[in-house]
Amino acid sequence: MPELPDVEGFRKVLDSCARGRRIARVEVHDAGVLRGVSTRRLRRDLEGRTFAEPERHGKWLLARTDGPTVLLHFGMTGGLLCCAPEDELAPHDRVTFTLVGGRQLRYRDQRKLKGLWLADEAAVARTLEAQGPDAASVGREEFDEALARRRGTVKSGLTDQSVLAGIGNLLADEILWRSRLHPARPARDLTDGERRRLHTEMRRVLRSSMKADRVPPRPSWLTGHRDDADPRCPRCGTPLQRDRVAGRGTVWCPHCQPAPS
DNA sequence: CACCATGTTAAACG
DNA sequence: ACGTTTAACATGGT
Repeated sequence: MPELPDVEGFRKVLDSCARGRRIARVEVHDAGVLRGVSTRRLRRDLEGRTFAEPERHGKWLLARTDGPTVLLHFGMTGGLLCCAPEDELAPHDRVTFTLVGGRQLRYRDQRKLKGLWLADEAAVARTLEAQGPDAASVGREEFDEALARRRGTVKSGLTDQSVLAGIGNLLADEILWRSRLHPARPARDLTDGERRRLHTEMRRVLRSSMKADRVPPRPSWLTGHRDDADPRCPRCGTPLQRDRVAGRGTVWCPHCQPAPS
């Protein structure tokens, strides 16, 4: 699930569930999600701390406290939930933070592709340095600059987190479809008008997706038809094409998004 | 059993 | 040397 809108949803969960609350107890049910930190140190450094206002950059969630910061990345299957401590533990609940006042924050993840880091300010800065500007707030000049000097396809540029942070595979296809751009177009070849369209559509898609806390699989969106038996373009009815672009499964409309020459 | 999946990244490539 | 693409990661569904 997690692309920018999903992680923004997790930020809201963290904010409403834990902000201003003290951590009574940290439990690691599967240490496979801990990155560069032991269960012992996670507990020692966090128990007794109070969660502050959380931040998000791209697909990274920063759970700040009055001590160190927990960096969370959700891979393809992770999530953050606010539960009651007595709620039964789900099979993929990997780490739980029991808060003073009767709530429990849970990091749940099936595949364990990513996980949790414990970071001081310097480590937070190092992580964010490797990220491009946040896709939800990037201005048009910065967006243009990031894409125009890319050599590869426009899709690989959109989904490269060091170029632009937050866009994943589903979002990229949706944005390209709305912008009427073929995913395999070389990023450098886009005209100013095309790049402008891309930026506008990106912001538009992100705004609606963040409202839904996910990329909504609406019938009028490309995303709503990825898994159809006979997928057709919601705009013109042309059968959608599916292939590998930038190493990922990619869906586009061959009529609305003409192939590069 | 083979192949697919919304994540990143080390290694391979040109 | 450098940027881009591929293979690998852990796990489950089709």
